[in-house]
Amino acid sequence: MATIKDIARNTGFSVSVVSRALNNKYGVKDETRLLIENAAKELKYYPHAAARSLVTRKTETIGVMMADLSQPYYSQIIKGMEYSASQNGYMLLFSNSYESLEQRHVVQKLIESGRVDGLIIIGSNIKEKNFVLHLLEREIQFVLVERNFSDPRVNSIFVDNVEGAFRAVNYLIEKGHHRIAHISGNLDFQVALDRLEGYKKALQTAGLPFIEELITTGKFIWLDGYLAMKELLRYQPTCTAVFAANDTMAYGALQAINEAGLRVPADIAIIGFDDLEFSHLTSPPLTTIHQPRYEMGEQAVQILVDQLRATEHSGAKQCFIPELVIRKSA
Amino acid sequence: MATIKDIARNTGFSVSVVSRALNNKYGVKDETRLLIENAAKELKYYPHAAARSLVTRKTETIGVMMADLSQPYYSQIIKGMEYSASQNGYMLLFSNSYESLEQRHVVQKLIESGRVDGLIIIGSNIKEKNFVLHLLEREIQFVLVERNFSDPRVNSIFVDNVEGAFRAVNYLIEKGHHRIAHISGNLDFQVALDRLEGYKKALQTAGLPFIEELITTGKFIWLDGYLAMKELLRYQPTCTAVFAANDTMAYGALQAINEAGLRVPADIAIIGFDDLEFSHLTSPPLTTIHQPRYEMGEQAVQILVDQLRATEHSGAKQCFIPELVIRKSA
DNA sequence: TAAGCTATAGCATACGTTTGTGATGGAGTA
DNA sequence: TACTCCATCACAAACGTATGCTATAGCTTA
Repeated sequence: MATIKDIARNTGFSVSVVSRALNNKYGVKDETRLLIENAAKELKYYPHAAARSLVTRKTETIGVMMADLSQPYYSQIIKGMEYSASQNGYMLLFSNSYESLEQRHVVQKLIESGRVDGLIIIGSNIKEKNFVLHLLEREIQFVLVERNFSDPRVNSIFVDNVEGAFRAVNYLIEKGHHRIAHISGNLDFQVALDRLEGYKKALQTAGLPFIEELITTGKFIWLDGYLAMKELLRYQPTCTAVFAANDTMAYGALQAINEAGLRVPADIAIIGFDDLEFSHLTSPPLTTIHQPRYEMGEQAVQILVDQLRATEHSGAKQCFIPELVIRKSA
Repeated sequence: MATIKDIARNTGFSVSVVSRALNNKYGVKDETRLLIENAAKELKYYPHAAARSLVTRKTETIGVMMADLSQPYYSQIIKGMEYSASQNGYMLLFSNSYESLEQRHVVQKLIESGRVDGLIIIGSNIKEKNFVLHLLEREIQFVLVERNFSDPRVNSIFVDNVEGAFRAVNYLIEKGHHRIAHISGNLDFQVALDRLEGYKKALQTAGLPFIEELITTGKFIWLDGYLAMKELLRYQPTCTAVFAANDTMAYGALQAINEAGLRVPADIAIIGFDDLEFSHLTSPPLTTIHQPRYEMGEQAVQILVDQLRATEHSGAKQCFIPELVIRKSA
């Protein structure tokens, strides 16, 4: 592999001139710059990333920490990050097995060893407030995705879950439903609490009563949606509509309704949350709340890159408003 | 951040001793090694990756090139790679926007700049044989996933698609079906050709005739499965079973069958290929051919790591046998 | 006791790049 | 002519680590 030294030898200039020429710095004649660029092309020269980052203290790489890279929910976020990263000349380094390792261990591996310039942390499963404070204290650049962290110094990107849930339930109310059930998510998570709150708010705004029995709780997984729906169907008089806290549970509910011999949306309408790719494909196609996941990924990288390039750092908060996607299930 | 020099100063030893101590090399007394290790812990020392890789010429990082990281099909492969990588002390660097860039451009960015030690290339969309030969010529370490490349020097990991298709169709035959349709994939791809071949082979083995009209072709996407099924339903007498070349098209076919007022599997049985996560969730749950994607990802990393550590390089071929997963659609 | 050996530690160099500073020449000005 | 000034380039140090070679001390052996 050709180094900058080879170019220097070939062109007769010194190493420093070559470096400045290739980096478009001042102090090198246009003619020699051209000569050097040609020689670089000729020799198929590519700057050695490690050598460069050793002196510049930059890696042009962003570390991404997330619980489970394989969940379909994250795919669009990743795509958005990839796009924005490549636009900005950055690469993405995904943390290995974030689940099994201590968070701090991952941070060490990525940050302390100088492999990445900053961090994007995705997922509300990051419960420990201390961890975030630890990052702040160490002056590590990072942005939180899918989580609103109140400290003004931290960058966070999230969706207005209250508003999303409100829109979902409000749509059902507009369609004439009075008895609307809610399959909520794990209430240890802010996401679930917010969506429950939006649900309540919509009922209240419409002057409908909040009925305790119409609330069941799952852990965002298919089986819980299925079981929750079965339970709801036992309760009489039953609901005419269901708002599930995410699409995956909505799929489960759909299945339970089908098995009960009822039809969607004729007998029971259902709305999910997330707008997964598969939600087109359920029968009937699922009406749901769309989260702009691609844009969230894009923004996460953009904010981080801006911050890495800036001199002073101010926490940026970006709140997206989720939108109702009307399909056939409600 | 503490460097090796700080440890040297603190302990009174020279830099070289510290380096050797921390890397468990010979020639340092146990007592001083302990002293040094303690000092390292005290100072929260982490070796600077760039500095190290500048001299060792290793990055402990593997580059991953794939068409679209967000396709659900790939998620398990990624998970498998992640696991194996972390077990081996390697990290994964995903190539940015592989779609939009020239392959060679990506390789340059990853390999020539010394960011990664080797490459994993996933997806059969990599048509250019020349590209692979180019990698060989440059003596770049890589492994192909989802593709069998005949050259004995290249590592490749793939599934026996002929066998998988054979098993699927054979199962349908065992169930008493005689008129079995096939929704094939894009025949420019080896995968599609192989699955078609397996289909034919099963018919032949059972002594059933090959009926041209029962073959339709799609491009592995939902809509094509849907349209293909509509077309198949127009043909009379119609089929009693369908083997789709992948799950996504099977989903489409499922939808078309539903819309036609027919039932699965009572009126028409259907089998897919891939065993995507969602295939549990269709109604009825999709019988399909399982590809050991997680294991394939694991193996890809393992083979590459072995090769990176070895001195001589021999191409490894690993063929997985896909298995039938019986659910409710056939 | 002297020579030789071994274990341990230090010295110096190298990896490839960036960048501050100094040197050189020619053009411009008085 | 003599001076300044600027454009262009070279020199050298630095980033943090690994490693071949050398030096030293203590020990063994003859």
